[in-house]
Amino acid sequence: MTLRTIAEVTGLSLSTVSLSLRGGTTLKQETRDKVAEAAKALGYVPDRAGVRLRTGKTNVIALVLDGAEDSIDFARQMIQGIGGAIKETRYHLTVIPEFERNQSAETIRYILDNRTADGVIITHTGPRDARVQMMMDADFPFVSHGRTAFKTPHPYHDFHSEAFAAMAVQRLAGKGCKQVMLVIGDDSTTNYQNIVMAFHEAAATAGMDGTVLQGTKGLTPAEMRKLGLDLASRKDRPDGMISDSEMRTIALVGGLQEGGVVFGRDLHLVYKQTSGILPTLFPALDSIREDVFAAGGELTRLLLRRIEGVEVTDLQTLAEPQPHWRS
Amino acid sequence: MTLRTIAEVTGLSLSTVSLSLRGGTTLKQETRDKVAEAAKALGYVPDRAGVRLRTGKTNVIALVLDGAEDSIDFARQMIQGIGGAIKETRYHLTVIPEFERNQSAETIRYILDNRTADGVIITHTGPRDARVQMMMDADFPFVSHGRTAFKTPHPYHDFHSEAFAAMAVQRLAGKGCKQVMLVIGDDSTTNYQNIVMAFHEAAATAGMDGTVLQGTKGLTPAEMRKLGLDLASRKDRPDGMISDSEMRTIALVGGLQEGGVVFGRDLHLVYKQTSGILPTLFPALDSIREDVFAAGGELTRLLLRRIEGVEVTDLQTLAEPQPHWRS
DNA sequence: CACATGCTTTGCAACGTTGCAAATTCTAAA
DNA sequence: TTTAGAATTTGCAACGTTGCAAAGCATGTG
Repeated sequence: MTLRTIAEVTGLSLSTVSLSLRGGTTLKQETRDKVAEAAKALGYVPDRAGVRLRTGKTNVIALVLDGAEDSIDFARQMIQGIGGAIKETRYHLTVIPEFERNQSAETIRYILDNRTADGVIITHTGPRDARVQMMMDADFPFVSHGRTAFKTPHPYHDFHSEAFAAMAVQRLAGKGCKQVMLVIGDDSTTNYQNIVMAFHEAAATAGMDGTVLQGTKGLTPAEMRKLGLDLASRKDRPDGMISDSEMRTIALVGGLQEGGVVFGRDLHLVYKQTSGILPTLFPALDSIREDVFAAGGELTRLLLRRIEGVEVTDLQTLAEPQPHWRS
Repeated sequence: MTLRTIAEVTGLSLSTVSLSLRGGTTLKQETRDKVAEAAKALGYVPDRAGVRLRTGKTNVIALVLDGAEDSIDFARQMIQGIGGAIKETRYHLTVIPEFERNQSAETIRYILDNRTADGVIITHTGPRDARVQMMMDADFPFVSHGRTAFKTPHPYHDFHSEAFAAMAVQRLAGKGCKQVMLVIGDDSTTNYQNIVMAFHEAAATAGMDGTVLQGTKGLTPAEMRKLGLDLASRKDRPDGMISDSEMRTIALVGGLQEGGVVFGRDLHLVYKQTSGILPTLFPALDSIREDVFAAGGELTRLLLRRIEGVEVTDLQTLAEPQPHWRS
């Protein structure tokens, strides 16, 4: 089934058929109908290789998939979200798994050099993310899950981390907490900075003592659990905690509980949640949700609009945190 | 950077350069060296659209990603596994998220009709999987994560579910259990059948009373938790349980514990684990691991060999379950 | 009836690659 | 020095698509 087939069937020329299928307005309505009809009857779908060769358009968007496992089920939801948004479009999704963060520049370089996609979605964005820099320099369409510190604007969709931190602190304040601790992991992301900043600000505003538990980035779940256990027996243990990673939350809660801490009595916790697993697991704990599925969809819509040439400044959105307070 | 560039630089013809790059043995060694050198210097990479148009080869493999969330982190690990295996090859990975199982035939039909990939990986395979049937009929390269009941052989890589069930039952027998219950979900997969069968067999051999908890497929985590809670207070409650889904395990354990059940005393449990989260969460519980990352790699290797024309019967492998016994 | 005019349609080239048939160059025997 | 035969290289067409310049075709005007 090629254009030629349709041309033969309709008795029109290749050019006419091609033009018609792309909605050539100079064509007679009758002709356009005839072509459309034949195309439908034959189930014609343009050959991607032909289009790509001729136009340079790949009709592909690429997702650079970070290997982080902090957010449970992140990959699946992100991909499903993207999938939902490209359904009914002619775009395909290629996924490029990233094994090490420091290789990610190579990945982008490859895409840029070989024009292997029309646009890229990246996640776990850093304040001065090298990938963002590269793609901005090349004027290549992309969108980041996460903001950056660059002065030049670029498309992004981000979880409103500052709102998350503020919300969590206020919730803890409402529970009567005096001393709150923020447990946070990946310090290479902008997200990290935003949360820490907003946390301190909110804690100060609420008149609470706020500390940040640093250096949890490379910890294994077992080590994290141990950390929770140790924390349980410390006399200066905080009475409120905020955790932004599901993996860490699971381990931490496990350790704290093993150490005898009873949540809701000795300690209040608010964690960031993306997967639906933790609420099942800890039905009594407060959480704030980021909808990764929705994020995938939004990122895709932004990217497609960017590819179509929409102004960058119109392509920056934030997702509001969704609190799930228990009791 | 196209073949033409290299041709101009080396002073050779397009044909010669093309031939040389594909290792034409009729060429003079000197010529081949010259071309190889120029190609490297210029960083030449064949244009995918050109190759695809001319040869029909897409150099793409497609993963049909099932929406199931039973196995936590399944998607990420599978994709990373595939990614590891296609690294250093010229293959790209496109992911096609599946929203509803009954649409999956359409997905395959689309790939088949439009030759949008050179091979397909499917997961959550059923005994008479329509997708498998279609691809076999079309003689299209694919590999399934999971076996089928078809008489015609096809490439697959599968978790050895029978061994899993037997292993789990034996472990429970060793713990002195008399009455074992299998909690299992997705009854549309071959896996389901295999586990149930092997479970009954192993239970009979061990002289235990074995029951299967059916109909847990569509249950929400909350309902599953409730089920665990109810089970906890039943007088005919089993003293050994086997669970094959992480999501279900989490909910079930939560419910049982809430109902006062103490694992290791009132009840022994062996669950199937793929993600590393559950061991963190339940450090005292026995589990048996399926390495999804490795499965992704193996599936890919099988598929690539299939694409290269290797005999189907040489492309069927099983992964041995990895027991993680505690205490 | 010749001829602008505007409306439709079409031929051609090109995108980068490969495979084949044919051309060119080389080697060594006559 | 020829020349058969082998060794090496090359021109050409085709894969499916699109954009442009140009051609064809009615229609109405002088």
